[in-house]
Amino acid sequence: MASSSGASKVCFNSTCNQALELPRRGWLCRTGDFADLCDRCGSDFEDGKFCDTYHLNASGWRCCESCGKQIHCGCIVSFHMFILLDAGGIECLKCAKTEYILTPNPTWPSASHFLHGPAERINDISAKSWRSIAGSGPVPWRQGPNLFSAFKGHPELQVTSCSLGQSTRIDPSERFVNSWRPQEMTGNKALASRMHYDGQNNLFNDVSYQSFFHANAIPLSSLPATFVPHCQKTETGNASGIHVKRLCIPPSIGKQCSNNNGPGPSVEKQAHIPKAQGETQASHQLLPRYRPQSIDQEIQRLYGGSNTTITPLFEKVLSASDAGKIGRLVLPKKCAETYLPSISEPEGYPLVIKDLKGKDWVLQYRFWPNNNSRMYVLEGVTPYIQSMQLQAGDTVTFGRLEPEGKLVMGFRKASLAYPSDKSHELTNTRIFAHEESLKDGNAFKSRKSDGALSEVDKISIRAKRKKGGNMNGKSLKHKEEEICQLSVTLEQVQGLLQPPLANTCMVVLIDGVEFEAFQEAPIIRIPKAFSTENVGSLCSPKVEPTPEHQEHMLPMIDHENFESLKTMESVDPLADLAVHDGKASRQDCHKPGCMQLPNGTNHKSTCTCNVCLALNRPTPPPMMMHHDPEQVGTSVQNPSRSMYADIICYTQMGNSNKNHKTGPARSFENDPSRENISDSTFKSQNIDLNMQPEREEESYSVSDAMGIMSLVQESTQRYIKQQKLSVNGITYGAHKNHGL
DNA sequence: ACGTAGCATGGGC
DNA sequence: CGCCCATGCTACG
Repeated sequence: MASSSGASKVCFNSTCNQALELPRRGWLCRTGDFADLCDRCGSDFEDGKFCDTYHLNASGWRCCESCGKQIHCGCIVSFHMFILLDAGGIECLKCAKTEYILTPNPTWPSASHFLHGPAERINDISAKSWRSIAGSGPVPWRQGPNLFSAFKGHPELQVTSCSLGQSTRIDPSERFVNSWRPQEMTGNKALASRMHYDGQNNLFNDVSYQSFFHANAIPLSSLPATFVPHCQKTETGNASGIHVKRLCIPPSIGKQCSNNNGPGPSVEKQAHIPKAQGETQASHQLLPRYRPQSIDQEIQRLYGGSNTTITPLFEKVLSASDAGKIGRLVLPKKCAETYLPSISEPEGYPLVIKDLKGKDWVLQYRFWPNNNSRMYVLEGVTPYIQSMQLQAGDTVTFGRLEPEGKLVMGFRKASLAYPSDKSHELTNTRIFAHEESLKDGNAFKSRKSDGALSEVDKISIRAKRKKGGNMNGKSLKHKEEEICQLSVTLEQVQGLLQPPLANTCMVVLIDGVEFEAFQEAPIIRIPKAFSTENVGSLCSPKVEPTPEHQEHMLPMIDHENFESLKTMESVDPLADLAVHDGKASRQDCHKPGCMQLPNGTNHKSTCTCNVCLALNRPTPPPMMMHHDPEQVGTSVQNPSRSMYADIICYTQMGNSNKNHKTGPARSFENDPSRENISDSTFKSQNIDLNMQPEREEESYSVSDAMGIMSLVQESTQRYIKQQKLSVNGITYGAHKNHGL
């Protein structure tokens, strides 16, 4: 262990051991502490002569491949002074800097960040094999092999994070991570690992390295050049054939990127992620509908305050198939080939992707041969889709978390979007609160934010056509208007609802959970936080919403740009179209013959699902969770069919999870909120509908889910009180039976 | 009978 | 016209 500062310490140099009065900071130890050195040793270290002076007789010296300078590679002291070349050998930092424009090694990770145990056998990999992993060609960048979770063959190493290659930046403040090399392809799986020395002749494998990255938030830009996108390969020949020596990037790209990674990025920076030139180019090569639009805003908000930024990569509007229970998300080929690792085998590899909450999801990234081409799919997305309550028409966004470089997956509800994002063709399905309409208590007015049919609409119409349906004589324009919707999360809705005035309540017990069913639709409160009137207060220091608050605010609604709030009966028109037509997939039905829509409606009279059985009626009334009588005044209700569907889902978990097949996707989240839920105001909960009783550590039980909802509701009320919002707020009457 | 995996098909761009 | 991709189809467990 490195010594901590203190007069009683002695010099960390074992050959010196001089008592320290004013210790000088030496190298960074694995503990994260710096070695305390005496003045002389400290000077030697700072001069880069420490190993030359004290370790001359030690083993582990190697020569820089470029300049021939000898470096004590087997020593932690010199750890930051060299890089491991992909082709073998080392290069001193000076040469590396010249060629890579790289910076020294990062902070040494704490020993606790390493996985202990036998290091995996290191195998060399041919340049060909490696290139098959790293990919080649004019792609923005390629992910490093550690993107691939190695857990399949190494269950003990399952907790991995994926790191993505990214543009190297020219930023002297960044540090360089030692080089790495891919591991041998084992079977069909690329168990590629970066290896690095710990300075003590130990090699750490990929997983350790990922922990290393994760723990230290090392800019991925500091990755060896083989990770670097927009790379221009420099190949050097040798006796065994061509191998990749290194990849270089145009400095201009690095410069651009460097703007994006300064310490403590400003809010502006977070909100406007500058892209590397090549990425921008690649992005423009994508079809418009796949171009990333707003993941930055969304995630920046969630990751705000940290040094983390997001580089949007691509996005996709979920089709009915994508959002169905098959659990396969078809990836646009171009996007997959551009932004995801190249795969040579159809079975592909598991990818670890973080969601917006930092939860890791392992999805199988693979392809199907198709007409001499490929169809790229992400398998096992159902838990994620369900957890995020995504439906057809919603948009899944992919981005890269920087500086960690992890692949992140966000989403955007089709019904809610950023007003600032008007340029995107999806915007015409977006909802903006129309303050005046709310104030007046008028029914919501639908107003398209732009003229063109949205991609969602197009897809929905396409889906409808494909299914042989018609538009029921409605014009597209009419359909557009129908598509206007308000879809909010369960928690959000919970916080906005009050019992209906005619409070005829029937308490229904479903799977041990009490629900209140009302004959009349509940009343929706409009928190002032969503009106322009309160915009200032929302953003004012006085009532600055915490990130947790913001998480559960109606997402995507930019309070600076409220224009209108559109609503229609249909909660998810695309899902309606896609599933309502009945043929989307039989797997979309939770029970045979029961066409449960994502919005919870349309159960057949013969439906035998729990909810229908419990209520003994084909169309259940609006329900709300049963609350403590003391909370009636601030109770929340379920106003929407969407929420009702949620409850159905939650309710059914108790039965369904028993037989639920474990999908490829798994969450590795150790959700601290499980312990601190009572303390976490507005702590967002990803309720994994794929939960299984035998995997309690990874998922919530039904009661947990309900408890969470209650807690969220309480938190909502607390938040509203904090915001000095009227509990009654502005209400508006619901029409029909669905509350909206 | 049902769920799933993989391939085939065909509409749309 | 060729490719992409949504989803239909079917063999299989």
